[in-house]
Amino acid sequence: MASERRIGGEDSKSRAVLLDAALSLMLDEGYASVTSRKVAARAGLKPQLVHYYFRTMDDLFLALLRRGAEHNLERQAAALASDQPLWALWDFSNEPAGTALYMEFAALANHRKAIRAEIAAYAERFRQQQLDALSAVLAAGDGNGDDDGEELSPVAFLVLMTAVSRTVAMEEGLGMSQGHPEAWALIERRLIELEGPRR
Amino acid sequence: MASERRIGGEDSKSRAVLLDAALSLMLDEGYASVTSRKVAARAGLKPQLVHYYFRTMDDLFLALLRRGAEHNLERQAAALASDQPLWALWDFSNEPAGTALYMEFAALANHRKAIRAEIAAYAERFRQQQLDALSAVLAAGDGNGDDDGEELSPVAFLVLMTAVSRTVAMEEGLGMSQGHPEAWALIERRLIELEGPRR
DNA sequence: GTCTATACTTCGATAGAC
DNA sequence: GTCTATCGAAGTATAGAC
Repeated sequence: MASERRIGGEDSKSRAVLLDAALSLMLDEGYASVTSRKVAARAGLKPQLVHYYFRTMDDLFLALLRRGAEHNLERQAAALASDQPLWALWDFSNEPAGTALYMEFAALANHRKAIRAEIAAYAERFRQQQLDALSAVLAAGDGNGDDDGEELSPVAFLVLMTAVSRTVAMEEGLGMSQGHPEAWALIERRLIELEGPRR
Repeated sequence: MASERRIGGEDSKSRAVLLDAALSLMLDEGYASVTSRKVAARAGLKPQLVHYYFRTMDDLFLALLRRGAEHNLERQAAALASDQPLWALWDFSNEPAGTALYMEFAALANHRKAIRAEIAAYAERFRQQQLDALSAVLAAGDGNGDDDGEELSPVAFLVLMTAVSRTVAMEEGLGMSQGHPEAWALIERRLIELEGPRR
């Protein structure tokens, strides 16, 4: 009884349009505004199509998460493969839309248990990808100096980069700016030490 | 016509019970679960009472924000007045419930414009209170050393503390832990430099 | 100060025709 | 693949009795 329902194909154009609409709604008004009716309206389609392609709203959120995460894992990999991986990663982390989306999904995870596990798994993959690349960089360009290997481990620096870019993005969304340039400069000084000035 | 409606007094017991229910709902299930029906159910009262005391849900969120923020401004002030203000501030920032609540309100601000301004104003007050205390500490215990006055300004350190505690709390909520001890240790090393070991 | 009754809106979801 | 029609549940909010 449960599985007789039809479901739309993954390569349908309308399906993609619905996902795009959901994405922009989420960024503009937050996840709570991502309802079948509003998504359909923004997509120029009928609300029932949302359920045809995704069955439940949880399915829609999961599809949106997966599409975005996979895409961004590729983008992050490309950044980490550039000639200045850390600078590229820093720029990547500082995309405002990326942080905003992450925050929405993190808030969503609070009351959509089905989605929480998926977000956590992707977050681990992003961090692991970063860590692998950073270790490679440090292994290659090592022996250049002072005793700060103890002072700032690779993982700690990674957490710091993430923490600063997210916090700054968030606070700036609230109109705050105190201390941001200073914290920013702190990270970038370290980037210069590790990878030289930005080219 | 708009203002004839009655409204409940601020010192009513039911009002406080409703706010408590809203708070725990927000922490347990996220802001989207804070509806008049659910709040009333958790408080053991009728849904209509929510509207009697707060008129609109926006009013309820504002009341909740103000009550919590005022309370925590006092708690932060007390921490900053202790004999190890920075360590006390660090402990205060690392209360998991505080961070979780802040994140929920920040997400809420995304699509409740009336609330955004209020959150921003409070966030500025918290930061300013911290900054004043930190400046005092640095002015008092100065001249102790190296050239790192340029390396890590007071505001930058403040942003760093906030960023790390929030990010760690958030990621731990997702079950992540990689790099957290290292980032933590980084902050605490600095705290020791500034204020000596924790007593 | 609290309750009943109620209006109206939006939501998620399904059945079945085209 | 898309439409009409339709449900029942949940949401915000108000009026008025007690």
